[in-house]
Amino acid sequence: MPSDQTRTAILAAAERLYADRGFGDVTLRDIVAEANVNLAAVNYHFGSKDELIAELFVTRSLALNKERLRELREAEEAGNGRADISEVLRALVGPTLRGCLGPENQRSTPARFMIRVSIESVPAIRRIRNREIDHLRKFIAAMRRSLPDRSDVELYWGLHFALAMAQQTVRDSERLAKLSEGKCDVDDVEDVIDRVVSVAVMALARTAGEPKLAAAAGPRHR
Amino acid sequence: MPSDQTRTAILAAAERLYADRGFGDVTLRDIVAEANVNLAAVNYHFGSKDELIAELFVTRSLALNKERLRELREAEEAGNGRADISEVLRALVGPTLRGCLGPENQRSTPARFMIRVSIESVPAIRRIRNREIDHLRKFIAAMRRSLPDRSDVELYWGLHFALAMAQQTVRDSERLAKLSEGKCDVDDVEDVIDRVVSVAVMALARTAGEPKLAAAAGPRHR
DNA sequence: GATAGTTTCATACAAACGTTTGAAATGCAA
DNA sequence: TTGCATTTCAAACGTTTGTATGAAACTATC
Repeated sequence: MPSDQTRTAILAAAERLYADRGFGDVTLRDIVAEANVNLAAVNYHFGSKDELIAELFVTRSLALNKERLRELREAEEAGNGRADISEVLRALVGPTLRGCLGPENQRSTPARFMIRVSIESVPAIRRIRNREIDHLRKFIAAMRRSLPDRSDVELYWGLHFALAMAQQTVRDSERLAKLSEGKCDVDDVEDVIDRVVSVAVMALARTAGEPKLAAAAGPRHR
Repeated sequence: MPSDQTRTAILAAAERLYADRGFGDVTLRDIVAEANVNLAAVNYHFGSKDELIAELFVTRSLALNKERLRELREAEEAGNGRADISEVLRALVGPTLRGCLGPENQRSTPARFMIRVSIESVPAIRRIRNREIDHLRKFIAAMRRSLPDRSDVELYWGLHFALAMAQQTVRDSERLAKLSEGKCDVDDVEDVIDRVVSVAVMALARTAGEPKLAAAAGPRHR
């Protein structure tokens, strides 16, 4: 029976340091110092530094995906198998935003870690990211149930834009706050979620047969 | 009169390598080998590796911003000082998307470099990014001229979401293509621009006095 | 064509990094 | 206690990194 004590100490210390200082600035020596373990412990327990990062990311991703699916299932059960599209999208972007936004001093370590992930994107993590697609397909399926007359292409774009707005808000919340001189309150998480969801819903609400997008009525350059 | 020959050779080689392999994998030695110059040349001409990266990024950013403002001015002049909101947003996201999307084998080196910038985000670049705010304010001003009855908060969010969709499409075009199994054609740049602009316009088109967003009509969790 | 300033070059430096090693320590079963 | 497997530890290894040095080569001016 492995003791796991050192393992978990390393994981906790690494997550804390990565969350605080980013991936580029944290060395193995920083981590083992923070965890009060020997330098060789990381390679002994995880194999390599990259595998340690990967384990951290996978753990947090699984938790995020699980929460998303939980909220999706809850919404669909309440609607007897078909949730309103806004509920589907809310289940998609809500957990991310709730986890990563909000008053800075109240953010948990996992939340700050995931913010780092979305900002810095190291190779070890980027490789894993591709597995996310299967997870997103479940939301495409739910969106299809919610909007059966929308074409798949529109659903894909809608999901893509919803994620884009959520992700970029996490990543650039500071710039938005600075640009708006504080007038955009990114700490009001539920308001942000409402905004993202409502815009995404509008993106999906275009009538299917419409020739082109409203904005395309203007002249197109080139 | 400095010859500048070595300088430009380094810049070109560095941009090519960064575009191809990313910031993390390219060393000074790779760059000088590609440029056929001596190792010390980078520090002699640029001071440090970070300053080389910064110069590359600043050059490309200025070109992008210039093109954005050119398109904005063109649109406003055509409308006697007030451009349609879709034209303003098109000037904002068009240059980015036109520069970074399109068939992969047709992408220029600067385009691929800017894609790397948006994906990897090294500290040397992140520090410079903050100066972008002044540039964005010019677009806020144009949006205000176009939609004088919208509150500033709404304009900020609209600009933020427009940039978010454009940026994330550049960054994650591969995932969208894979998720949609090619059904979303990210190589049709003008179509992508139309989509981003039209969604952003809808986000801004909500009547000002409306109590809350449509999506918020549903139950709010927590 | 000597001189001063600029640019190139080979080489070295010093630091930092992730990883490895082999012995010591510890835990556990017989 | 003996024996075996797991875990810890200090130390070192071998690269790789960006940068610095100082002499050589080049360029242009007088």
